[in-house]
Amino acid sequence: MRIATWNVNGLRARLDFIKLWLQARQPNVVGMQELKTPEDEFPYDFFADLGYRALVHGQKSWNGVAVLTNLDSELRQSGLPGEADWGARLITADIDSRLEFTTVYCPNGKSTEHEDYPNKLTWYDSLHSHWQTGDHSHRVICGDFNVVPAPLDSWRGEQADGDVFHTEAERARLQQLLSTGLTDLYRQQYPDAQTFSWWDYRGGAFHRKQGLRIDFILGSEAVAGAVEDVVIDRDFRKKQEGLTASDHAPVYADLRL
DNA sequence: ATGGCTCTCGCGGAGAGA
Repeated sequence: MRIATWNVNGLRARLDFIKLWLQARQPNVVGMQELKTPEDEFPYDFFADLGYRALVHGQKSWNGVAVLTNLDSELRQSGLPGEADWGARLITADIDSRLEFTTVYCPNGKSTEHEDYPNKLTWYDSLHSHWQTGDHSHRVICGDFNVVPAPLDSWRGEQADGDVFHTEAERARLQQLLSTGLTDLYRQQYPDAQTFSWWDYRGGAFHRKQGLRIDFILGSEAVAGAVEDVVIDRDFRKKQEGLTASDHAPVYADLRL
C-alpha cells in the first residue's frame, strides 16, 4: 500500500498538477491539506475519473483536508472535536479495514508573539487528547504539522531554535503526540538525512536549498514495522509541464500492508 | 530595507501562508 501526504496549497488551482502526480506515483491513499475549497465545490468527479474516491472536510477560502483513495473506505471522523472554530483541519478514514488513516493541517501560529501561537499549542493538546481515544493497532496520522522536529530539519539548523515552528513548546507538543506510540517514518528510514518538504516561494528558496521538513507520516508500531521506503517527492515541488507547484512537496511511504 | 511568491475572494488590494 502506498500512502501519502501533501499540502496542495489550493486544490482548485492545483488540479492539473495533482493529476500529473497521481498518474506518476499511483498512490492508494493521499491525505491532502489546504484545499481552500468549500465541500459543495469539491471536484469529486475529477478524482472519480482518475479512479479515486474523496472524503472531504472543507471550508471556504482557507484550510480544508481530504482523503483520496482507490481502496474501500469509510469516513470515521471529520474535524478535531472541540476545535471547530480553528478551521477544517482533521479527517479520518478507515481504509479497507487495514488501516485507520488520519490527515491533519496543524495551525501555523504566525509568530511566538501572535495570539495564534498559544492557540496552536492548545490545538496540539486537543489533538493529543483526541488521539488517545483511539484503539487501533494499524493507524497513521500524516499531514502538515507546522513544527520543525529538530535542527536537522531546518535549513538554518540550530540558528532557528526558538523561532516559531522551532520552539521547545512546539517540539514538546509533537513529542507528546509521538509518545502515544507513533514513529516519524521518514526519520526512521533516514536517521541522518536532511530533506525538506517545504520551501518558500520567494527568493529562489528551493534552489538555494532553504527549506523545512514539516510534513510527516507518523505510523503506529505495526505500521512502522511494515515500511518499505519513504520518499519526500521534491521533483514535484518543481514546475511540471508549465504548471505551478505547491510550496510543499508530497511525501509518500510504501507499506507491506 | 521593503514579506521579494501564490492562493482566495472578487474586481482592488488585503490577508494568510511558514
